[in-house]
Amino acid sequence: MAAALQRGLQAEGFAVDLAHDGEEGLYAARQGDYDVVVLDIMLPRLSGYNVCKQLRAEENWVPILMLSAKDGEYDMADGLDLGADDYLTKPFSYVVLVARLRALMRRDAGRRPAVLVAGDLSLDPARRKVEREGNAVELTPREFALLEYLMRRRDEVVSKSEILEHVWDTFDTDPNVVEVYVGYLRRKIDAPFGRNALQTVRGAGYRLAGDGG
Amino acid sequence: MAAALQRGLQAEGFAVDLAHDGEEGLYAARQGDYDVVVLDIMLPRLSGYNVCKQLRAEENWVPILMLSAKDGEYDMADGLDLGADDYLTKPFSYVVLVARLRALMRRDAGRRPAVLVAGDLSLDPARRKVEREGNAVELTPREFALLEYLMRRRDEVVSKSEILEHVWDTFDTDPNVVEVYVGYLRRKIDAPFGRNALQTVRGAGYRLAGDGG
DNA sequence: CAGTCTTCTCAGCGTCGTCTCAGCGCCGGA
DNA sequence: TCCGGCGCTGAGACGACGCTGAGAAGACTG
Repeated sequence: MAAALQRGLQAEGFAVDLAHDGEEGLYAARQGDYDVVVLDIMLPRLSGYNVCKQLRAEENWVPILMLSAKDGEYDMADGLDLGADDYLTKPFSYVVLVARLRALMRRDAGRRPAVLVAGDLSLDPARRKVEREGNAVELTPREFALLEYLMRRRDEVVSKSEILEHVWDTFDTDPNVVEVYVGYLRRKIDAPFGRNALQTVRGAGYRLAGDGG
Repeated sequence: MAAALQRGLQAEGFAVDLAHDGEEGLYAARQGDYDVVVLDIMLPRLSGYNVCKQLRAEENWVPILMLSAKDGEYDMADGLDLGADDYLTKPFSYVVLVARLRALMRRDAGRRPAVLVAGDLSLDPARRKVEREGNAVELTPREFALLEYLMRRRDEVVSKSEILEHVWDTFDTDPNVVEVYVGYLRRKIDAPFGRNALQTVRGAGYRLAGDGG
């Protein structure tokens, strides 16, 4: 059934990764930046319940749609209380499944506008373009990834280890590399415009000012 | 039925506002900062479909759970495509309704970590920002950690050894360092505003007044 | 294969935060 | 009223933190 779903969803234009048991699925959900997870309760090795529970315990809020053969209402309630965002009982209609997936993704898309903005600083992830005061700014891939991450978390203080984990995808690298790249970014998006969007919070990390500095 | 739901949800601890037709509901949803909206499709004056559509058109992303007497699957798909976050068909189980409301609210809460408040003093752990009377206050990491701990235990008397254990992560340090840092904090969040939130309880420890002093 | 761009390391330096210490004042008890 | 202990504070030493320029190594391009 999973393979059939994968084919159907791919035909609709979704990019689909398939995991064959709970542990594989958990691993994939941790790694990939998915728009939505479809999770069957009956899985080998690790049940869907536990995958969901584990992800939420790790503060991973990726939207989850649970599938189950059980149809008692308390099972549904349990699934939702574990942190699933929606629940479908087998046999389910394919049309409903797709509509709910779209709803889950749109919900997230509503919160994540296509172009990230902070004052007069804007970044378009799809087009890989950054502008300040309407002027295009050229960034290297690493600089771009760093700025994108900071802009997605604008106004929050982000620690160097969080940055290393999400932008460099490592955790035991010398944090100095972050300082170096923050320096590069400042010379490109702040200094030429006399601004101060990239703020240092000594002992805590960095914050990108939501108003662009 | 709406009144019955209101009583039931209030019994569960929710604060519930009730609107008797679509226009009234739309007006309320625009004004209030609701955690979630329960929306019946069949409403006098303005249908639930249109309320939902209108809210989304105004970029209002409050979570919406739709209720309907219709049970064709295409209706459900339509509702979700209009921007609702979930959909329930009458007759529905009360248990399921509550579980889904909780899921919708939890989802949103996960994205917005709590802000600690004590009177006109507020501390935002994620943004690492402290404000008094609306003025931003700059704190060093140690000062911030100390204030955060005291605010999490507002109105309690906290001993110096507890503070050392949780803020300094040691137990055999000279407690004088706590006195020093309480002094620093007072100069930043109390003295400039003529307040007294950080109270000394001689022989026992310190208490942060829940009303901000 | 040369030239350029990008990434990352390293060491030096200035600044800021942390903590210690000693003296003093205040509070409560006898 | 005197005394002892508790808490407060200013000064200062020390260390950690973050920034920067220089440059090496690797990747990409024509």
